[in-house]
Amino acid sequence: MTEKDWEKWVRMIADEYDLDLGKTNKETLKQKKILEAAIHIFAEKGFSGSSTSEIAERAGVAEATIFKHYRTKKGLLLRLVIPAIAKVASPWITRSALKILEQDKPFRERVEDVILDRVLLIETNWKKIKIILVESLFHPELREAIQTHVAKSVFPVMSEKIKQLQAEGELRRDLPDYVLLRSVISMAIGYLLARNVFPEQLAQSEEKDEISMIAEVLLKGVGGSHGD
Amino acid sequence: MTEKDWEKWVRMIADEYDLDLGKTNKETLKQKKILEAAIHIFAEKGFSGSSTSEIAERAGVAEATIFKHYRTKKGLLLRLVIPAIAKVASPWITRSALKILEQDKPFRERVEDVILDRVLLIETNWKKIKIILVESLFHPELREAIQTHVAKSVFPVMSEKIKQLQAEGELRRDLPDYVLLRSVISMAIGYLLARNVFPEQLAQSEEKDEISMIAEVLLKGVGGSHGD
Amino acid sequence: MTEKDWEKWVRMIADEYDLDLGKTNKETLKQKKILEAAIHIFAEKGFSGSSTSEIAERAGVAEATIFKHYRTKKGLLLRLVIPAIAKVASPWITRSALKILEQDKPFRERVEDVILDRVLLIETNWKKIKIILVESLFHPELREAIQTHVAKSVFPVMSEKIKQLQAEGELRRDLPDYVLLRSVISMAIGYLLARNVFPEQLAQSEEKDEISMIAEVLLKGVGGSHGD
Amino acid sequence: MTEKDWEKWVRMIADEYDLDLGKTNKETLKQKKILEAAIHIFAEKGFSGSSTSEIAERAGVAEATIFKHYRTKKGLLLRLVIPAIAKVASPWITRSALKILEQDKPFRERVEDVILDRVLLIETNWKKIKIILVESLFHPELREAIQTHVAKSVFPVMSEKIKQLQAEGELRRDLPDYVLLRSVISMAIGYLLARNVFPEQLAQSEEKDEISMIAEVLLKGVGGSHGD
DNA sequence: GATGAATGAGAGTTCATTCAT
DNA sequence: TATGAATGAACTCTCATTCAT
Repeated sequence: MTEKDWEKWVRMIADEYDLDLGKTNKETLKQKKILEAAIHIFAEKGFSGSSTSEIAERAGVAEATIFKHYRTKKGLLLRLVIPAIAKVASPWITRSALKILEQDKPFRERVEDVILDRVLLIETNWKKIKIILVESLFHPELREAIQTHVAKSVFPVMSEKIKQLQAEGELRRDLPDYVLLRSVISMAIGYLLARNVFPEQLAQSEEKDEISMIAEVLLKGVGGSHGD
Repeated sequence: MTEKDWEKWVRMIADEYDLDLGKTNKETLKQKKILEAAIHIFAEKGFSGSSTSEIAERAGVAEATIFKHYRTKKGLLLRLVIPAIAKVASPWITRSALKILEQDKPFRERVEDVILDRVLLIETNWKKIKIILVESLFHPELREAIQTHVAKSVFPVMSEKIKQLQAEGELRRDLPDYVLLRSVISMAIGYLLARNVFPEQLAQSEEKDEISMIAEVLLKGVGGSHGD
Repeated sequence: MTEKDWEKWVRMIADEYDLDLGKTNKETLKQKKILEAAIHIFAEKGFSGSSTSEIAERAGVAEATIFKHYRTKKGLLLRLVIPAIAKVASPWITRSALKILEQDKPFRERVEDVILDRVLLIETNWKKIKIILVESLFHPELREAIQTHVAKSVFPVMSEKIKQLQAEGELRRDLPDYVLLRSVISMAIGYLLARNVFPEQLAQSEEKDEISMIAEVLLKGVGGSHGD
Repeated sequence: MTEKDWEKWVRMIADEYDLDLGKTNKETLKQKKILEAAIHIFAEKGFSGSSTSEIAERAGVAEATIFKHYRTKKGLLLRLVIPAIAKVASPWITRSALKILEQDKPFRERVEDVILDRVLLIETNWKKIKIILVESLFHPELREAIQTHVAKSVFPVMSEKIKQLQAEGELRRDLPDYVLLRSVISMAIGYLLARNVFPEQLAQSEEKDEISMIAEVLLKGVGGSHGD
């Protein structure tokens, strides 16, 4: 991929991957503003640390309007978060990763593409995903939604793909599928979290190179010549 | 390591690794109860979601007592969290990982031991670490404390060790130290989070085996024969 | 009166005595539903304890519809209550009591008939009368409406009748008319309230017998032979 | 009883009959002020129509103070009302009526004394009793408290006394005890309510005379000579 | 050192009501 | 006529915190 192609592709995916809300909806302008404000503030201060009055102010609506539409503060949270979970785990989103893996390229490049793809997906929706990650620790409903959607819709699809790749000799056969899948996800999220906690440390290196290294570690491991 | 040795060792480390507070303990019984209650409730509901009255009730003290000792709610959080960060990042704790790496064993076994060691460290202090991870997203002071301690006290030590292992041929030399370190940590935390979100899925497999597989992936990667 | 006559008569009066609204009915179906819902909810929770949203929900209309028709919540209350007061106190309703007293029967039977007649009138409209009684304690307008209608339209008529009965020797002449009237009303309402607060205690006895006893006490008093 | 004795007695009873709260209690000054304010405002506007902020203001305390002591608004209501119910129905209060009936006087005078005694009891605690009467229509707990206390502690005692008076020939034997008891209570409460709804009408007559007439009606009935 | 009482500020939520459609 | 959207004001209640004891 040339430098230019790369950038075009990145932009395209970023657009396409907005886990948005407003596709099928009759939501008013005010409702959209409320949701946008809520995402921003929940992400910044956490659910409990945010106040509905602040959200209302940022959205430019009366506080009562929030409650007319979402009944409770928690209702607003769920309205934000459950559709996002559903979308991340939707076949449509999952399939886009599969498609990349089915392209006619060296496996190594396909792995890089998939990682980048997921990293972009997460970055595009970083606020929402931050909310999901944090609040799922405190709200069992969210945990359940994640389990239901991810475990029952993402995992089976990916598991099958992994087994196929194992059969093709692209992935090792001596480790169970869930370990392989977990390894990819761990490395991707670990990378993103590191960037968040130590922002200046990673600012200098190119994202493309970082992803390339992640793929390298994933495929070949960290072991040196001595271990052979 | 025999089965028996393993268990003994696990118990020993678990004891030793309690990031506890009460070492320099001038702390009264009531203070200990307050800290214990706060850890429990902060971990369960998050800092903002917890109320001092609930903490007081669980600790069996009057609400005012909390403020006598810690001045503010946030003071209580910091009193819990800063020493824990300091301790995790303390030379003493870091060095214990180094010691394991310096033992006279095959590298592969040493890696397994280190991972298990860190996993146990995290498990032993899971509530506190959960608080640290979550609240560091919302309180810059905490982020700074982590950066200061980890980046300036853990990273240099580990970095040096990694370079030494690269020189010895145990680790690859074509990747920067921080990538290697991040890879280990990502895999460990990814494993623990997965256990948290999908508890029943991992309940069946032995922790020892899981860690063995993590080490395997780390050292050799997930790539199959085809990639060679 | 035979058992059969009695039952027929009771049914007839109950129909006839519905203090209803919908006589001059230009009222739409929705308006009727609103009024019905309001009566139910005001009686159940009191005026202040009821919310327009609950009334709207029960009536199956939008909240705004209530305000289109009755301008304010209090307007709705008054629309319910003032016509009911007017009707209870209307010459038509008052006269029906007089008519009973003018029938050609022993006085004792006529008294029983009148008490039963009023008890039925109250029972038929129990919800509305509950609202009137309770809310008149808190809304001076209602108190005034009652005073105006009852004192100026019921009392004079009844007073005259009482004086006539005193002249005829059916009622004692040594007590003022208002004491006699109050006594009848007190006994009737006392009976109904007792039935409300201690429902199971009075469930067993026949209403006809209870009224007969009330008439007996009213006419002859509770004093025993010793007092003569 | 001379005019002077009468007044002295009235004053004495009024003091003695305060259904008060603060006998056994460590209630703070502020708590007493809250209770007093609540009684006033609940009586004036009804429970639902009163706001805690208004109560706080009248009591001269912060709103939060109310909730520290009574947890909820309803808790405050119950704290006011349940002890009052218990006290009205206490053996001590009931027995004072019995004592009057056992005095060595003509029965007629004893009846007048008892009625006056109860009327004073109710007047002294009119606000609380108004609250009890009104709110018991909307809060089942209150209804239950009344049933429990009155039905199980007042009624049996009075019932026995009534039977004794029937045996002595002071009260008629051909009517059940509950009818006789209800008659007395109906007449007393009817008198008080009438005074409330038509205040100016009764302002002119002396209370002593009114009660004398109530006793007369109760004992001899309203029937005239013709009915004999 | 510990607490019960008290509170100002603000939380989430409900209220009756208005208005454009 | 009827309503969905919107809201300012008020609501009950909780918050972290202070202070006299």
